[in-house]
Amino acid sequence: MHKGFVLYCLCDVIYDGRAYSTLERGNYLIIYKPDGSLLIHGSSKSTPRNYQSVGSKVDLHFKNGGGGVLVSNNNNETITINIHHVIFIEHLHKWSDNDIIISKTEKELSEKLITNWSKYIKGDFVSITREFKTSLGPVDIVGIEANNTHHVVEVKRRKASISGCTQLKRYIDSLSEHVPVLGYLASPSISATAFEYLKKLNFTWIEIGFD
Amino acid sequence: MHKGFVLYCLCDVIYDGRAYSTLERGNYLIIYKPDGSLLIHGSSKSTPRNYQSVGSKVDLHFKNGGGGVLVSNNNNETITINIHHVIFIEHLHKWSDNDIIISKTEKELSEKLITNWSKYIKGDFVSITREFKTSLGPVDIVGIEANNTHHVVEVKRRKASISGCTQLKRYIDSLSEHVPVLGYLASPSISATAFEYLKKLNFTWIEIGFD
DNA sequence: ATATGTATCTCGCTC
DNA sequence: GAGCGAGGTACATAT
Repeated sequence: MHKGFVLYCLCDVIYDGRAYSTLERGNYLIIYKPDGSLLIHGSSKSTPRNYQSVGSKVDLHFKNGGGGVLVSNNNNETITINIHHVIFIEHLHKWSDNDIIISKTEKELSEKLITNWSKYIKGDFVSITREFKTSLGPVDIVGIEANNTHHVVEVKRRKASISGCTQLKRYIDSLSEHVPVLGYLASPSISATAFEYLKKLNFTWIEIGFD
Repeated sequence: MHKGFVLYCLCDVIYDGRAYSTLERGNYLIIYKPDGSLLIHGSSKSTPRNYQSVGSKVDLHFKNGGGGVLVSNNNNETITINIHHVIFIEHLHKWSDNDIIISKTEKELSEKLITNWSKYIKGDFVSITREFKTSLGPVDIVGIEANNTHHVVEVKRRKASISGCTQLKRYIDSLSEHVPVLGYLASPSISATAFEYLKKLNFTWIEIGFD
């Protein structure tokens, strides 16, 4: 199947793979993209009822009488759509493939923190590194002082929650075996419980946002 | 706007809200649902280029000459679609709103572990509780022995990674202040680094899957 | 409304 | 390909 299409039809759906699900007979909107993506949308919610990711193989087969079957296969994931009645099908010619250009990301926030480092963290720094590698994963930013103290910063672009503290603690645990460390969580805001936990761990919260 | 529709058109898109993004002029598929969901799909990937969640207010306005503007507003999130040329628009009548019925979820795995508890964990248990509350969030399962030892189990329905270990450690840290604890991570499989970290933390991996 | 975790997460990046 | 984390995550649930 070369071109994408959008199909509105009366159908029911069975999915089997990582999980198993059924969708009872009804009118659903089905979108197929040339890269193999398949989406089945109901009349509410922005996430599809069923879906298949890039790379799936689709076989659409119409029978005499208006019905048909669409089978999508991707590794061990299968979606079977029993089509009872086609309401419309439109093929999508010259469908564009551009990506959005986005800003206000976590990366931007990290860069802002590094650019204005001395405004947020005091010390005699020898280096400041983004995506600093540890044995338990990369840290957003690590600043190293002349006395080898590592200032470890986890950056969140949204309100920080308890899982952000946990993530920071993991990096600190990894590094503190070898070097002196200080921990920071940088975000526009932070939940009350996360802030309590952070204090308990002797880490510092840095307030930073997009102006 | 009462009914949903699917619109294929030449347009460009600007989003402003939590982040900011632009999508250059091209042919995109736009889906609008009666609950306010709005999706803008390009010809690849299963996720939309831009979207608006449930509850947004849409204003679609066509001009003489075939062009138009669609503006979607939701709290402080705005999508503006400049429509240069409509290729087709279809309104979706009697669009179904059923949910899928799903199985093979994490909840099912937890229930399987509880049902066959003695096959996985040895001890003289007084209680086994799902969604056991701690000060740092609920644990999937906690089994308590007569001697008050708490067996703390974090369940993952897929291959466990290092973040699952971190999550378990947080619960253990919370409970170990008050009671003796033992930690377990239960999943169908586990990554090598996660397994190493788990051993280091003196926790136990339980292999459990969907038959 | 806030907080927390799951997801058939998806996607991108690094090793 | 595996592993890890971001995401305008969305979504359900509990408080």
